[in-house]
Amino acid sequence: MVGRPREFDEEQVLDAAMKAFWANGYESTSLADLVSVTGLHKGSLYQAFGDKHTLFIQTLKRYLHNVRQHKNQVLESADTPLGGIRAVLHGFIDMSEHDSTCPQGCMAVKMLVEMAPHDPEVKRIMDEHKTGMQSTICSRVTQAQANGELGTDRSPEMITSLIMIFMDGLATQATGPMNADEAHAVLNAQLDALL
Amino acid sequence: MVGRPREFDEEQVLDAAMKAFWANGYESTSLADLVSVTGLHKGSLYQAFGDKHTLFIQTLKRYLHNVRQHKNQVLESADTPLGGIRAVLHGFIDMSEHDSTCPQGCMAVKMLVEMAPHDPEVKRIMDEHKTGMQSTICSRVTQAQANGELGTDRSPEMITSLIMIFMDGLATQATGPMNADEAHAVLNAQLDALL
DNA sequence: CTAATTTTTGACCAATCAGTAATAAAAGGT
DNA sequence: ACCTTTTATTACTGATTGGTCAAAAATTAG
Repeated sequence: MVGRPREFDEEQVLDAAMKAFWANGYESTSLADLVSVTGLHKGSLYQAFGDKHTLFIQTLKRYLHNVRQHKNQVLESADTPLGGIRAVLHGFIDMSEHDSTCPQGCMAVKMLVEMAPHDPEVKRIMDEHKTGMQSTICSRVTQAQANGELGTDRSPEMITSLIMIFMDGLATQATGPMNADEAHAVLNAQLDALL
Repeated sequence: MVGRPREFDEEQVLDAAMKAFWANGYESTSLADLVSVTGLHKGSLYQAFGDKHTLFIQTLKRYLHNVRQHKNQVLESADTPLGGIRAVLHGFIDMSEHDSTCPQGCMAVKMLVEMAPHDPEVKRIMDEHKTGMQSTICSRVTQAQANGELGTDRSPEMITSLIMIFMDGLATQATGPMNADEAHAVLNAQLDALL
């Protein structure tokens, strides 16, 4: 590598920017905020990550990647298809709880509400993510039905939809500091009613 | 009344501003946008409705008032407690569909996600609204259980929570033009699982 | 008709917005 | 040592932001 070496770690900068967007939303996060939380100067930000929107897209993709990574990790170590689904969903609740440096709620849901309606690129990214989550959950539900773990009175697609709507609703209500115990309780109640 | 008469209708102006905030969010709606959609000048807006935030609060309260009004109206003409709940929820889906001048999704959910985390006044208003909706639904569920319409295997509070989480989730997913038939179908499935 | 009151209008403001250009500094290649 | 390449830093832009102010216009009360 030729030229002056970078004085910052790209991943740390992306994490800092991600948390800023996550906490305040896209429009309410100014370049001054990003400069402040990342520690580097305006010019460096542009040279390394492009303009505000391009930087944001990178942080959003990073967030969704983390979510998928967590999901796959939990699913791998699950005994049964149904157990995997339960573990993933409860894991989502624990995620934000365990890292106190993370803002409240779900960045994906925030950006879905704030940006997807008028930002085609964000819409596309979120649609892709949703489709991926849907197919993962739906295949496990299908397995669980074939397995005998689960009754076949509801279609896998409908069960999947209801689960994802529930998770979005839960994230929407995570406005202030969330009560994790309560969240786990309502999740259990929903799954009991559904599965 | 002394002085020059107003040349605009307050309610029309509030409706126009409400739809602008509803469609674009608070931060993304500029004073220039508000001037454009209301038709009146900057100074008139300030003189009549106060600053941007004050005007926004008025439109939010107006929206929530409309929601409550619709809810009470539907509940009045319901035969049974359970029928009332079903009608109200299906009515929420139809509301946005029937008025094509209204933006997609639910303004309350949008503002809950965008503003409640850092705006105490919005948070307070939304908390109040949520409490009111909860108690209305919960009392009907309690009636339905006493009635025999509904089993007592789940507490009214838990049923109410699951219903409200579901509705928030549904609104969250209403990013683009929603398929009302599909929405009614998932709502029916959720209620079948729950009630 | 005049004075008081309210609304309308357009000009104006400081602050902030995202973004850029030029220069300085730090490394590697030859 | 010297040139090339990349990064860091500073100063600067034009546009837009929310908000203000004073004067003109329109009405009623006396």
